[in-house]
This record gives sequence, C-alpha cells and structure tokens, in this order.
Amino acid sequence: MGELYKSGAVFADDGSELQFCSTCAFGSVCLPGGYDKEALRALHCLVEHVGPYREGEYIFRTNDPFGVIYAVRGGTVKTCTVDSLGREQVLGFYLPGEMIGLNAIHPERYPCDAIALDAVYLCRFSFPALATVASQIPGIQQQLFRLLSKDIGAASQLAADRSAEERVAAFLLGIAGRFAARGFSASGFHLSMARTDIANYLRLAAETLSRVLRRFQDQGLLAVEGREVEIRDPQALQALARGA
Amino acid sequence: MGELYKSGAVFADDGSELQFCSTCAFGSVCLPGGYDKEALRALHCLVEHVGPYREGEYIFRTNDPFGVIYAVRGGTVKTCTVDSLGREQVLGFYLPGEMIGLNAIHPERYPCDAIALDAVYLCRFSFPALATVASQIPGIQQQLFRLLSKDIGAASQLAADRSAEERVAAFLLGIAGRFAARGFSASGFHLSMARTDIANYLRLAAETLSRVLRRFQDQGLLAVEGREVEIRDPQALQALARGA
DNA sequence: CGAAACGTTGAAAGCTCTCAATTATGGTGG
DNA sequence: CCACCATAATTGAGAGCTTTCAACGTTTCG
Repeated sequence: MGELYKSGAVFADDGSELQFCSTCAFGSVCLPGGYDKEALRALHCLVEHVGPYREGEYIFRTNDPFGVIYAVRGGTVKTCTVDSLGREQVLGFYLPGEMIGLNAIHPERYPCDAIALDAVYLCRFSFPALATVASQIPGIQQQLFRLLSKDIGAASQLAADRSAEERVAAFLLGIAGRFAARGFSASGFHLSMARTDIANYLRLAAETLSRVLRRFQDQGLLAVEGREVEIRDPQALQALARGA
Repeated sequence: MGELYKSGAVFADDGSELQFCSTCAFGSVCLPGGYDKEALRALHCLVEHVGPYREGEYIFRTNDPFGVIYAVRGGTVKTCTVDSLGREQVLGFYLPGEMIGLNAIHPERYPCDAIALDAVYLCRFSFPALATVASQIPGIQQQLFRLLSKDIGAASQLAADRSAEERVAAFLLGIAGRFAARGFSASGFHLSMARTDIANYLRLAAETLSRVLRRFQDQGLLAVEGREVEIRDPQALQALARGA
C-alpha cells in the first residue's frame, strides 16, 4: 500500500527487495549475482517503493517540477502530452523494469503526463541523490547514460516515417520483445492499453489501427481478442515491420 | 586540417581555445567566467579538435563501434539512418555548439550516419574518458545528463503527429531559435541543408515542403531565396507551429 | 437493465505523395 | 567567359493512404 521510505537499515530483509530488482532497469548493476554489491546497497538506500496507483491516476503531470525518476515495478504506464489545441500525443508505454521521467532532466520539469493504465507499482529515485551515487559508482552512472541513450533511440524509432502496417507490426513485435526480455511469452500477451492509446501512440486513427489488425488477422499473422494478442507469424510480421 | 591531439599542456594558449568553447555544449560548465575552473581544465585535457570534414564526408557510420562523441565547433552535420529498403531517414541537424553521438551509448554502436553538410569542425571526446571526468566533476555529469535528456525531447518533438504546415513552421522557428541562442540573427539565416534533407527530416515529400514554403511566402510569413530564409512574421509562424 | 465507454465497420473526403514536366542552380570543360 | 551537363528546386495533375464522419456492435459497470 502506501509509500514507504526505505532507510539504510532495510537491507536486512533481502528476499522481497531482490524480487523487485530482478525486473528493474538497474537490475544488471544491482542484482546480487552481479559483481557490484556496493551499487546494490547504494541504490536500495535511496529507493522508495510507491504504489499502487490505480487506472487513470497521474504519476506526474506536465510542468510538475522535476525531482525524481521512476522504475516501473508492476503494471503499465503511459506518458503523453496535450498540445495547445488539446490534442493528446502518447509518447510511450512503460512495462515493469522500464524507467520513467528521464526526459524531464533537461527542462527540469516533466514535459509530459504519466498515467497508470492499471494497478501500477513503482520504485522512486530522487534524481539528485541518484546522480550523487552515480558519480561514486561507475556502473550506475553508466547505466543511467545507457537508459537515457536508449530513450533517444526509442523516440527516434517512433519518429520514423512508416506506413500504418509497418507501425503496427513493429509495435506488436516491440511489445512482444519487451515481454520476452522479462521472461514472459513473446507470442501471447495482454495489452493493458486501449486501442485509442495504441493508435495515438502510433500516430494513426483508431479506425486505421482496427482495420490493420483485422487485415493481419485475416492473413493469419496474429489472433486478437479484445486486448489479448497472439502472434502467429513473427517472421511475416518482422518482414512487414521492415517495410515489405 | 589535420587532427591535433591536445595534451594537458595546451591550457597555456587560452585565447583560441576559449573561443571554441564559447559555442560548445559544455560552454556553461566549461567557460572561465563559470565557477568551475577545474571542469574547464579536465575537459580541455581530453578534447581533440578535428576537421575540417568536407561536404558529404562521413563523421561516423551506422554500426561503427561507439567510442567518442562530438561537439560541433563549426559547420553543420546531419544524422540519418537507411532502412532495409534503402529509405533514408534524417534524424537531425546539428549546428555549432550541439552534440553528436549520444544516441550511440546504449547500443554501443552508432545507430546512424553522421554526414557533414558543409565544412565541419568538431571537438571529439572519448566517451569513457568523459564519463570518468564526469564522475569526478558533478557539473559535467549533470551536463551530460541534460544533453541526453534534451535529445529525448528533440526526438519526441519530431515524432509528434502534425500537419505539413505545423512541421515546417516549427522547423523554421526551431532553427531560428538555435541560431539566436548562438548570437546570430533569428530572423534571417542560411540553411546549409538541401530541401530534400529538410523534407525528409520533417517526414514530408520534397514537393510538399516546396509548396508549404511557397504558401508561407505568399502569405507574407517569410521570404525564401534558395537557402536564404528571412522570417517576416514570427508570431503567425508560432501560431501555425502550434496548430492554428 | 441501461448508460457509457470501447471497438469495429463502412463510405466519403482530404492531405500528402507520387509521377512527370519545367525551371533554376552550380560546377566543368572548351 | 560562355556553353553545357548534372543536380536541385519548383510546379501541376492524379492517385493513394489515412483520416474523418457516422452508424453499429460489444463490453463494462452502476
């Protein structure tokens, strides 16, 4: 439930802590199997577990002053902006293990809203504190650089000029890959976001997305029932995603 | 000219060095007026001035192993990818003071080509060395985080779903702002990139860009002669960029 | 059960693209 | 210095993909 500030003393109860970390963006530097025990302790010292946020709840809002970043521990988050005409633009979806708020470092304010799509649990890191730790532990600094760099790539990917089919295929494969990376099935999964959100994220009309999904189903590439997706022909989808 | 490795001893001849730095992405932490003399020395110690690259020359290529990032010292650089079907996608244009290569940290390979659009001079930083300095000098680490975060914002901006007119208006104002930030005129400037590149960057056909520019001229919003641009009605452009 | 939100399907309109032709522009060689 | 070619930019017309508008089916939940 509520928000628990984790003091340094918390290291004792390792069990559950490490569970969380196994899916976290800092997992690689943070896990006990890893060689950097020191990093582990430092991180655990400054992390706060927060949540659950319920569906529709805001984690932060556009223009909130920046101070913390989050790792998703459970659930799904979407980030989005609303422009001056009131048009919403979904910027990203975040699954367990992924990081939110990195795009706020520069403007020093969150440049988007972050909204829970289901029950969401997060790890919260004070960014100044994290930066301090990062300057002492190279692995953590490195990981932050990597995460930031990765987000540039993700945004560039989204900006690519591609057809509706390419976008949808790439999106589904992307989600599948991210689930797979966390040990879930890459062929069958549940989408926790609405069609409208997916369509908006892909810069398509909801109707277009619907039609593309139907076409893919008719071609036997996948099966969709509501928010349940089963990928039947990853090869073909891959080809489509690359622009076949 | 050739590439000069700057040893620590170089600090002596300050004049020209500081000239360069005044337009560099590290200017704020690096300039002598700033409070961090130490940062200045550390950076000067590991920077290499390289160039000129001539128009069309590659600074790095897709899949080159990552090792260095660059600050543009003079000239203009474009970055772009070429997808499996041979379609080019311009990712960005970089003016003096801006940083290239940050999106290569994560994949550990450059995910794009970087090509000189005119005579280009760069400052080259070994990234590992820079990271080491960053862990010793908080201001530099902070600046790197900022630069990375800023690039996420830039890429997201590009990914936004906007009409041709919105894109073109925003692009021109963006360039104007970046020139202005460096002390040049924001109302009149020279574009060092071809129409095709601009169009591609904006995810438009070259013909569409041409038509939008004509429309803007006919409406008295700007004057274009070849690559010379004069912004006549920034207000109106701003309104268009926001989606009027 | 019924309202409301969500998702799908159909038809028509629109914006942008593609194709084609024409006009500049720039560099090269005579 | 001018002719000439190659490249870049502009303009026009038609096609196409995606969007918009509208209606209908479905699911959720009070």
